[in-house]
Amino acid sequence: MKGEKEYLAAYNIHDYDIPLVGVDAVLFTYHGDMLKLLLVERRNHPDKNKWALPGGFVDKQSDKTLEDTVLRKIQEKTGVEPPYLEQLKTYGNALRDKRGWSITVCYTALISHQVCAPHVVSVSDVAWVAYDELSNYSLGFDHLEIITHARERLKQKSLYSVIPAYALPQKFTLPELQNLHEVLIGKPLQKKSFRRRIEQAGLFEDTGEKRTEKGRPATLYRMKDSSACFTFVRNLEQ
Amino acid sequence: MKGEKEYLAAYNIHDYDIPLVGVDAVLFTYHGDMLKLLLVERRNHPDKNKWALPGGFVDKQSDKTLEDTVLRKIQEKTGVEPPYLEQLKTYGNALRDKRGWSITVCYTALISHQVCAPHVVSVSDVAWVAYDELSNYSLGFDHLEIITHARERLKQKSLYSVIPAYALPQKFTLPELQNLHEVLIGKPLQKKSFRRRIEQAGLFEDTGEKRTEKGRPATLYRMKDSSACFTFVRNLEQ
DNA sequence: ACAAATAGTGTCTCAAAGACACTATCGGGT
DNA sequence: ACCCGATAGTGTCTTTGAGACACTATTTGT
Repeated sequence: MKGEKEYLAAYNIHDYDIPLVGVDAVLFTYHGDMLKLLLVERRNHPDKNKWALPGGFVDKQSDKTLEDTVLRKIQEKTGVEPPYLEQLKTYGNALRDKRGWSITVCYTALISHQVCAPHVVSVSDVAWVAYDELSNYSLGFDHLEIITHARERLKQKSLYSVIPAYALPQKFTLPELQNLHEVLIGKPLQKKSFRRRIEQAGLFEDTGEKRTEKGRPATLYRMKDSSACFTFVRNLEQ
Repeated sequence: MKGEKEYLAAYNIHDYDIPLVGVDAVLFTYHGDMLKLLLVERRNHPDKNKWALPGGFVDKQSDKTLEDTVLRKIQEKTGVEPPYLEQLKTYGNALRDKRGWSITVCYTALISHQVCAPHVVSVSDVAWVAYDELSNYSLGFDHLEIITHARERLKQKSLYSVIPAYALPQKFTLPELQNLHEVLIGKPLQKKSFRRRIEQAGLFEDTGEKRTEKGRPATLYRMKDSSACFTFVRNLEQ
């Protein structure tokens, strides 16, 4: 009967027939009154020349956790770390990748368009694609299914949280956030209801600044640290 | 420049340094007025003789999807398929397993105690453990963290859904379900509020049968198919 | 027959969302 | 200087659904 030490010394991962495993990120932003997401045009097989989510394989040397892997991949494409990153779901089956049994741990990330715009334009195979124009792109693997699921989850979150605010710049206005929520839910919202719940929960702080576009200037707010995890007890009407 | 066919022919997964990957299930049930979960005493290294979640590695031949893998593992220990299975989260990092970089795709499952009792008693290294008595067990890997997270998610679900009903037998009474919710939330609930929302949403159907223990007999209900995905717009008080 | 125990209801209160009209503050045109 | 269109932000009534809690209903045991 061997002890643990001997077992571990004799252990070789390549003795086992294990699936391929990677990560993918659905990185959303809000720009030009549209929900957009980052796509990458594949330069390699398989699904070469199709569009896909930013993602890749774990680097056992440089990555200590799965989050390290996603953040590294997102940084390669955008040049920055997103302020919001949450695990979405893991997809794993025998058919999703032509190379065989494969697993991808998927994340939803949110970022302001502005903060990563400079880097994104400098990378040739990367594009912000409006969610509503996805049908113009040929997507590789099962990435359309993943994107659809991420979109649905983000819609749900917009009903009971202010998490979508992470898709805006650090300083943002309430009408701007409300517009984003309306795009996510696909219906207009009552201004009063929307503002009331945010004010009562004390989620944002007034920066003291205003922004004028047309009409009365809007107050610029900043998120408080607590606001990411705050959930309202009652959902907005769908 | 190679085509996809040539690429795939030359592809060998063992050329890459990929992490170990498996699945684990937090299988809850409700029995004797307690929330319990299934633990397995490990017979092999690593973490030999410690308790762990039922789980294991993907079998690329027999499993077509990750769900197949979990269901197979749960069936090995309980003899049955749980009526509720949902992905919880994927844990992956360099340190959680002594064998090196490892990933586990975790699921939450619910089942009635009764339906798997016969098989569970026949398997020697498996036990239903009350959640509140977990501290008496030495758990392997990061399974305590996983269990804690699954417990928290189940509590949240009990605030806005009737998903905990899957931890009861097919036919169950409303007071029985309310007790389970109270255990999950850790607070007494208003009988009227609890029943009202279920009735208004039309989630259950009356079996016509009654069950008498002490006092007035309680109506036995059965879940409708739709009730798994139904969510109330408003949470119960925490 | 009556008490204890549990199931199930009636109804008032309260919190928070919906609806919508109102006021406030800016730029631009005259 | 003043008014107008546009957008920001508020007041307030209605509606929905949960909390509180007393009430009725149906069983068993004595």
